[in-house]
Amino acid sequence: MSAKKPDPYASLGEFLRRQRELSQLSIRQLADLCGISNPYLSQIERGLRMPSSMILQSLAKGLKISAETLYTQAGILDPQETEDSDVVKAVMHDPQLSARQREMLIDMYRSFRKVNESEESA
Amino acid sequence: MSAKKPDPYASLGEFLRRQRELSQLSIRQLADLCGISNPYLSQIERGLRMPSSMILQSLAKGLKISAETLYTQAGILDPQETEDSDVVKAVMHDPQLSARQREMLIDMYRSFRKVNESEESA
DNA sequence: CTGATTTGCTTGCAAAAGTTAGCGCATCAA
DNA sequence: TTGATGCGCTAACTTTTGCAAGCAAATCAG
Repeated sequence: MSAKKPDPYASLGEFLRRQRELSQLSIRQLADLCGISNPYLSQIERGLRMPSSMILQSLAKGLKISAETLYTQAGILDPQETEDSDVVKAVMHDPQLSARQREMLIDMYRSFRKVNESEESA
Repeated sequence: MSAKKPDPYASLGEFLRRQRELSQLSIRQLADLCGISNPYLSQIERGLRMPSSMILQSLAKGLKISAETLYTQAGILDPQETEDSDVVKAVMHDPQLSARQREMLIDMYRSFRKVNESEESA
């Protein structure tokens, strides 16, 4: 059945609720702080709704958490993206390259790494 | 009055369109690639709709760009939080590459940038 | 010219996000 | 007890997202 956690709704909600309780805030307090309605926050925490990017952003601000962490928790941002090398990250972040060009650079980089690896053991 | 661009809709749309054209993809091609409808992508690019986190994520995958960059462009994520790292610098600092490999990657990167530059003005 | 294909866009609709009003329960004061 | 206040949740509603169908213009084949 569920090997991992394929449901971003639930895991994000649980995470948010834990964070809120850790901050000693009631649902209404946090909702006011974020400029959203309290029933809606309740629904988010229970996994009944998936908040938009804007709402997530204000929740991050309200809870003083990095937005990236929230996105990762929501299963929206790739966690392994942080495990990539600096080169891959830099290429991925460069908005001036086309998709194909990024792909080529990354492929090239990875093949270099691979070659070096096998040469090391030789 | 408008010092910067307070409208995430527009700036994200423009950015997406530039990226797509740089990738030589039609609206329908990219839409298919991302598993979203083509009219919807059209509306996003023209700033008429704000895509959800999930859609943004698949767009990032389709354009092979980091989701963080997209969020930053959308004015959703803090720019300094994702500060574009220099590809060249990252390559230069990678200890796992040979000098020759670094050279090749950097040359490749620079030629890509050059090509894109002349294509923009065309 | 005719038909087929690809381009981006408009229109209407279903579904989901997000809000306001209000319920039931608990706590504390008077 | 009575009333006021805070808690989280439900119900009903409005707004926005996202899609299927389809249109007009451009390109190319026959």
